[in-house]
Amino acid sequence: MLKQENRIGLNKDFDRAFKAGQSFYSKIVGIKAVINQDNKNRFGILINTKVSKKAVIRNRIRRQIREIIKQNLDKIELGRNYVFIVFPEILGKNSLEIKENVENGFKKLKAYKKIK
RNA sequence: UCAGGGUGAGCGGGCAAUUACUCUUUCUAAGUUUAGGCUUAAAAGGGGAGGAAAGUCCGGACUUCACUAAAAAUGGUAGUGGGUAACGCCCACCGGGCCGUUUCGGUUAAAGUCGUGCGGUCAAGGGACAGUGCCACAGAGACAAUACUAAUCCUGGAUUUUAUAACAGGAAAAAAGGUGAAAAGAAGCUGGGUGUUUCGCAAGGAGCUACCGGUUUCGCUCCUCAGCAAUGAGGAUAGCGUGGUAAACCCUACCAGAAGCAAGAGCAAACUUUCUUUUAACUCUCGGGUUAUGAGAAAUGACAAGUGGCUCGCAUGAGCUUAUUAGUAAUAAUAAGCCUAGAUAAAUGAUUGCCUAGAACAGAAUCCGGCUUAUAGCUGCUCUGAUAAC
RNA sequence: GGAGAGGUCGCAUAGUGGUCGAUUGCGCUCGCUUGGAAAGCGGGUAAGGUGAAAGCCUUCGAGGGUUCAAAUCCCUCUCUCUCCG
Repeated sequence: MLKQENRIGLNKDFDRAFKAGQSFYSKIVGIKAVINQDNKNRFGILINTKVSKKAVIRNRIRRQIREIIKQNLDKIELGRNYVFIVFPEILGKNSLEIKENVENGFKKLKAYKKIK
């Protein structure tokens, strides 16, 4: 679980990310990123019942993605909102494959801090 | 002891270390307030998903709206008695269906079959003389219904007499054929017996069967006894009670006002769309500019529509554990002890070691009582079979 | 979280308990028409298996039940869709 200040809580934040965000899509997960004003990073995860009807499976995927975010939190530059969209293709993938996809997405969105 | 089935009564991975999240208690610091207190941050301690949290199939609590009561309408429930806040749930009993059985009896050469006992299991189990509807096809006729065939009688045919056919009309008749799931009883066993098939050289044997009887069981009527009752047991008479469907309308008895925590109460006044104004920067068209279009950002005001924020509701309850008492049981009463999730884009994760192994079904969202469905493995109870010992 | 609606040929839809392997349209296919096509007209096929056919068994999301008889009536599951601040 992420800290309170790193979560997206408002509906309009999600709407704004969908309308104006830069995007990255792979087969199993999509990422939308948009600049915010707070100089903090916020994250939100969307996973609906079309992925799976069972709440246990949806919760587990959500936790796996959260864990990946936590591992990358230090490396990411501040000041953006990120929204993750999960697609049904994710079923059957293990956590290494998901991690590869998500980190590839961060790279494409130029989210990492520049190494001096 | 092993194997398999049933039930669902108990459990539903454990221990240790580091770290992340949520609620809460204590203490410290800062801000604010006259004070109580409130807000923010840090530290230490404690709590942190289920038996189904699921399906939303029933029943309640609670909230708002409506409202004299009752009745009507609409919907639901249905053996009898009890339990419960209530129920379509649970318990006990009654009757029924199905399965098993070397309990016993009738019958048989046997297989089988009928009754009965025991065990298991299933089920929404009031009323069809209050009324209405429906019962396809077939059939004469599907309910106080009917005359198709064969058979019987009468008239016409039919005349001088006698006999009389086909055919036409009428009467009476349910004993027969035929139809169907069902047609004013149903079923099993059996004796005699007619016909027929088959085996045999024959005597004779075996199978099926028109018809006439015997006996048993169920249904119908009456009496006695048992039971609160549903109903059961025994006896007697007659040889026969006029079908099915109410998970069709309906009748009888009983129950129900409607909507649902996204209910609802309070605080604060925000955001979006639309209209108006301004600014610089970006993208597309282009060699470049102007213009135009789209999107974004900021400010001001308007009031219309829409969307959203915070607090409460919201965790002490028909609560849990143990003991005793009442009761066949469901359950109830009394006493003692205990406090046991409360999030809001939504908390249990990650890494590692050991046990015994990458453990089944599966994630609270206002809260309870049930039902239904999913479920690896372990324990308990129970049934069946095998083996060994006594 | 709560409240509802539906599931029938490849697709979209009909179907009072009985004559139902089940209607109609778009498809597909054969024939007529045309110089050739389209359109039109007529026939067949298409909802499972087997079979030369007749027929037999099975069948309307799945499983039970009521009834002489169920796509239809009742119950329990399953899948799809819609609405509610």
